[in-house]
Amino acid sequence: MKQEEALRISFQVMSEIAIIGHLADTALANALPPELSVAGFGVLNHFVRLNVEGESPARLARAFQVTKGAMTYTLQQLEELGYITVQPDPADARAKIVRLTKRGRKARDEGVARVDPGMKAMIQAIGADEFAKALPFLIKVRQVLDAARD
Amino acid sequence: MKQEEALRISFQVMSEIAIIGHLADTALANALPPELSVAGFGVLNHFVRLNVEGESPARLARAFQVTKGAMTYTLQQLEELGYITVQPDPADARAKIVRLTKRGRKARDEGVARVDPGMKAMIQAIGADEFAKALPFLIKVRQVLDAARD
DNA sequence: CCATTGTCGTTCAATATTGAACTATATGGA
DNA sequence: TCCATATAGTTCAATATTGAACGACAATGG
Repeated sequence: MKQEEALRISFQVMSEIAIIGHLADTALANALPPELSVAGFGVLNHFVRLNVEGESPARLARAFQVTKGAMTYTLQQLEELGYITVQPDPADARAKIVRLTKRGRKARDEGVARVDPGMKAMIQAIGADEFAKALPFLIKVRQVLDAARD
Repeated sequence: MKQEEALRISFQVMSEIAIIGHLADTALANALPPELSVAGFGVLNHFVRLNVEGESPARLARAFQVTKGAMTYTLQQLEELGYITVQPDPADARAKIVRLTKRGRKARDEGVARVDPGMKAMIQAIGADEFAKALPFLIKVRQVLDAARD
């Protein structure tokens, strides 16, 4: 493959990824109840997927690649909704510990239930094996981009 | 593949895509000169890639899947920078025609030159054929998501 | 040839995000 | 031990986006 063609195709790949990311974000925002943001849902989901009991805001900010300020904002909303608790860390007076509440767990499960149908429809239309085949490439791209981020 | 596993993998694929989109967006924003936003660069690039002479703001908004209000904002910036001209459409008194200026063309070329090295490094690290292989899947996902957007 | 309905572009408040500044606390050498 | 540097979390102005409302004009079907 010529260098020029490789560049063109790679640009298109990144462009498609950007568009898909945008469309998926919008679809997710519409699927969720209006009081729960995509960012908020991500945090709730994080606790369940990774089966974590408590996480600091700083660790959450790094996990989601957002600034600490953005995480403060998201956590304040989740706390107002009663989906998390935020308490001082007894082992580090600078830090806090975020925990999922029962209500938060329920909100996460309901969120997943709202998202599942759309996901299933997409799998139906495209094929589960296609997703499985694409995953390693996407992981590699993510890792390379992540490493390049100085 | 079990339904549950298919769901898990598909979620992970969408999650990786979202993260890559985010990382690429940040990298692009850093590569561009500060006065040129990612959205603005996208508009400039649109004219060159598709070799279009004039486009209406409404068509641009649809092409980039943003609201007309967002496009107004982006175009106002580009016009202030002297990268585009915005003139009334003689054939439709509601509409306007956006055109790329010489300076806009130059800014686009310089933008591409700033982005190319990072892109080439990624191709080097991952392999041009991997990008080519992934493209059809990504196009299909984008089309399905686009069609599902009511 | 109107009346209805649709499209074009703008404006505005609301939302989510960043980067930078700040305070408080921790940590690791000299 | 103390100092320098690093990290935790918050706050704030600035930016980019959405959705909704609006006024102007276009298109279409009776």
